[in-house]
Amino acid sequence: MSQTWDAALRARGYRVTPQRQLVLEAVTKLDHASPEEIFAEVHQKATGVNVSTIYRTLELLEQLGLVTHTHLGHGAPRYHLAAEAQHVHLVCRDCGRVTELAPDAAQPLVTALDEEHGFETDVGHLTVFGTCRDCRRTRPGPGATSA
Amino acid sequence: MSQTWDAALRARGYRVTPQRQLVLEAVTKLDHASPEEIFAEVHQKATGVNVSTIYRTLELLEQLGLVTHTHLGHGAPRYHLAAEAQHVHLVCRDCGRVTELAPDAAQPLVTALDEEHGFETDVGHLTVFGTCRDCRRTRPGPGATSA
DNA sequence: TTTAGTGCAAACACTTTGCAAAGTA
DNA sequence: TACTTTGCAAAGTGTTTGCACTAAA
Repeated sequence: MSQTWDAALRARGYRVTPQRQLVLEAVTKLDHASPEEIFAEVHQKATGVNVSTIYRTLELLEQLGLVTHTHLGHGAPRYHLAAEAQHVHLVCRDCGRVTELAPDAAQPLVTALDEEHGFETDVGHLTVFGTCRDCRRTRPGPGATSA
Repeated sequence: MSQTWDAALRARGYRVTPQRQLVLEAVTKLDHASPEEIFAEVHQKATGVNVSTIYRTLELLEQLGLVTHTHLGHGAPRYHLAAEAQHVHLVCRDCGRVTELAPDAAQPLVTALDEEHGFETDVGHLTVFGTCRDCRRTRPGPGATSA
C-alpha cells in the first residue's frame, strides 16, 4: 500500500510527475479537502505548481479510481482517497462539522431504496445535512420546536 | 393557500412586486429548478427582468421561508416551495433523473442517526446519489460487477 | 526523440455588488 | 413623498481551456 499509484499511472500510459505525486499526497493528508485547499497544500511544497494542474490532476486521479469526491453543501467538491473505506458524511448546518460514519449506518436506507425503487445507492457519496448533538443542545433546533 | 405569500411579504415590510410574484410562480411551476432555469421561465413572461433580481428574490423568498433549496450534485442549487411536503431526492448519476420520495423512506436512517449519534437529520435536504432502476438495467453498474 | 504534462493567461459559468432610475405604499 | 426594489454593468468566485514550453519515457 505504498506506491501502487505510480504503477496505476504507468499501467495506463500516464506519466509519473512530481505534481501528481504532490496532489495525491495532499489529498491523502488533508482528507476531504477542496481543490483550493489541495492547491494551497501543494503550493507550499512547490510554489510553481498552477491551479489548473490541480484540477487536471484531480480529474485524472479520480478517473483512475485513486480518489473520489463528494459535495458537502454549497461549495467546492471535496476529495479523498478512494482507497479509504467508503463512508457516509454527516454535516452540521450550524457548526459546519463533518463527521464520517461507517457505511452500514445507511444500510437500512440502501436496502429500502433498492427494494422499493430499484435504486442502487452510491453510499460513498451520501451526505446527510442536519444538526449535530452539540448544536442541538445549544439551541432547541428547527426540528424540535416549530411555530 | 392562494396569495398568502404577499401577506408574508407585507407583514415584514417588504413590497409586493411583479418580479417577486413571477419568481414564486416559476419556482412553483418548475419545481427544483436552478436559478438559471427560473430566470428563463420568468424571462419568458417579462423580458425586462434581470438575473440579479432572480438571485435577490430567491434569497428573500428563502429567508421568508417560502422557498428552500437543495444541492443536487455539482451545479447550481435547486429551489422549490417550502410549503410542499418535504421530500428526499434520488439522483441518478447516469441519466441525471431526479426522483422525489416521501420522507419516511429515510425514516430508518433518521432514527439510527438520532439514536446512535444524536444527529438530527434535515430530511428535506437529503439527496441520495446512485443509479436508477432503468440505468441499472441498461448497464451492469459499478456496484454489481467489479474488476 | 517523442509525446504527454505543465504553466500561463485568457475564457467561462455562476453569483454578487454599486448605483441611479423606477415603482410600491 | 419616502423608501424599497430593480436594471444594468462591472466585479467576484471557482473552474476550464488553448497553446507554447518543459519534461518523462
